[in-house]
Amino acid sequence: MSVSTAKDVLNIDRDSFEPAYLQLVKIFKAQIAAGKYRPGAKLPSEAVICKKYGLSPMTVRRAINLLIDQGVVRTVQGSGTFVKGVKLSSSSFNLQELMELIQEESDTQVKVLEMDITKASPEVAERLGLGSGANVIHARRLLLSHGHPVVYHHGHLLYDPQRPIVEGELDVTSLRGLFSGAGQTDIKKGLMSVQAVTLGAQEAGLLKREQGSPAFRLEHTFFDFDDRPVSYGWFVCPADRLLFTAKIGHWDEE
Amino acid sequence: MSVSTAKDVLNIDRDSFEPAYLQLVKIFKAQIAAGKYRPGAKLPSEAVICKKYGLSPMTVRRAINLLIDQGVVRTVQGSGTFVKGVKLSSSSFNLQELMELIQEESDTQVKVLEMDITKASPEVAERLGLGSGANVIHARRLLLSHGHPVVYHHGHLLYDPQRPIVEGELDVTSLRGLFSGAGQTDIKKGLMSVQAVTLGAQEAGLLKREQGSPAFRLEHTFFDFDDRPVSYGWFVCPADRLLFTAKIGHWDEE
DNA sequence: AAGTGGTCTAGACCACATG
DNA sequence: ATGTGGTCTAGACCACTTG
Repeated sequence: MSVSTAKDVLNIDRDSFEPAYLQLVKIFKAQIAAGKYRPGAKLPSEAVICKKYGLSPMTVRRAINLLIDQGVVRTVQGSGTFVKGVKLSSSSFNLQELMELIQEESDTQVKVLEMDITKASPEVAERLGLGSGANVIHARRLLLSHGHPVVYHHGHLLYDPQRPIVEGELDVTSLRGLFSGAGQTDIKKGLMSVQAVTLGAQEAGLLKREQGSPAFRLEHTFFDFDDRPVSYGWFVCPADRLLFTAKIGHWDEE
Repeated sequence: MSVSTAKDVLNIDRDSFEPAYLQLVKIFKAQIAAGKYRPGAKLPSEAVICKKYGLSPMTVRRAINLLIDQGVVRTVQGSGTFVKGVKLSSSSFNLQELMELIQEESDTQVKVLEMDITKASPEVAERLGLGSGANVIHARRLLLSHGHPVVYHHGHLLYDPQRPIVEGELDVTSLRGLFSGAGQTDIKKGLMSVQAVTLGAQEAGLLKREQGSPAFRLEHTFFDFDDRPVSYGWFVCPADRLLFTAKIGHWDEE
């Protein structure tokens, strides 16, 4: 009908394998990244979007909900949908980098330094909710990548004679098992924390770094479905082997 | 019809202020946390859920999508919905803790140690995409909480005479502005990284810690809507003042 | 009163898996 | 062939804000 003039309006491809709501998300993210909608700006109303792209309200709503989850926009009932600004506090980091260090199938190996059943130290007993003097499985491992030490792991696993150790539970402290997490049916939840530390003499020796050099310490506690702590330990990784990164704000692709 | 025997089935309260799909999410999370559905177990089919709770397919789907987003379940088309196991790699940390350090309205103040326009060092010029020798706004700040130093910030802001500095842009390097991030309309995106470091002599002095003691270093780069870097800098926070934590797996409440 | 976001329905159709 | 997840429709009704 009209001459096909240059339009900046992207459209939904109904024949695409990609769902309409995802296409719509992409369209808005692209337009925001391009500066068409700046932080604080108001997006078209849902009714307008429906008409413009020929979609039903539910589909549009789903796209907007995704944008909200991704921190891209904010909605105010009765008022509109607005582009969010950049907030430092919204940045989140994950263990992807550490995982890749360990998961690299290429040339990584786990060296068991120590593995035995000992009496729990007061701190470990506290963490595992045991009386001091109770027995725990104690493990110290070194993870090597291409022959170089990368991660040191120190772990304590609940040892209860009435509660036979199944292979699955041992996987909890097995480095690869935990990260790939194939199918942990006995573990309900876990608590992790990241600290900045300096290497002690022993750790420095194992990791082949200077004593006092910086490192990350990743503490972990795991619980079973009775909410009993069953595993407590920590990873130590030299600072030069690990970096946590996060993207915030409006990126074209992610 | 039948006697009201004890049923473990929670139901949807249609008169609640809480949307049905959120109630459904809570029901499943509670049941999973209670061990009714273990990792790997299959949830009832969507059709069954619809009948059981008297909801339409879209509402049930929405609840399941939320569970997927939260990493609670996994769906396999044509097969079913399954409870996910615990995976270390899924833990994610955010800057909430650091934010609370800074945002505490109670008794925090920012002490400007240095603020001037200088020639960019080679590294800063590189980061900001400038020729070496270009002018940048250079700022060093110390954040005090209850009179004690907590965070040291070192920042560099693009200085372009043709591009007058508006108040909004200065907020980018203003600590509080960035974290609360009221309404940054000029910043499109940012890149953050967390490193473990040891304090140098100067930093140690400012933060009142021993030289060589561990600390977190949070590097940041911000970009405008032309994808030009406009701000580069870093925060340094002693390790004993900051802890990143993450919960993984199935928690009752979050 | 009009506009906007928010929830929900009761189906439809499709793609995939084999309970 | 049946059951399952996945998408989408074309409305409805409600709560909220004030364009």
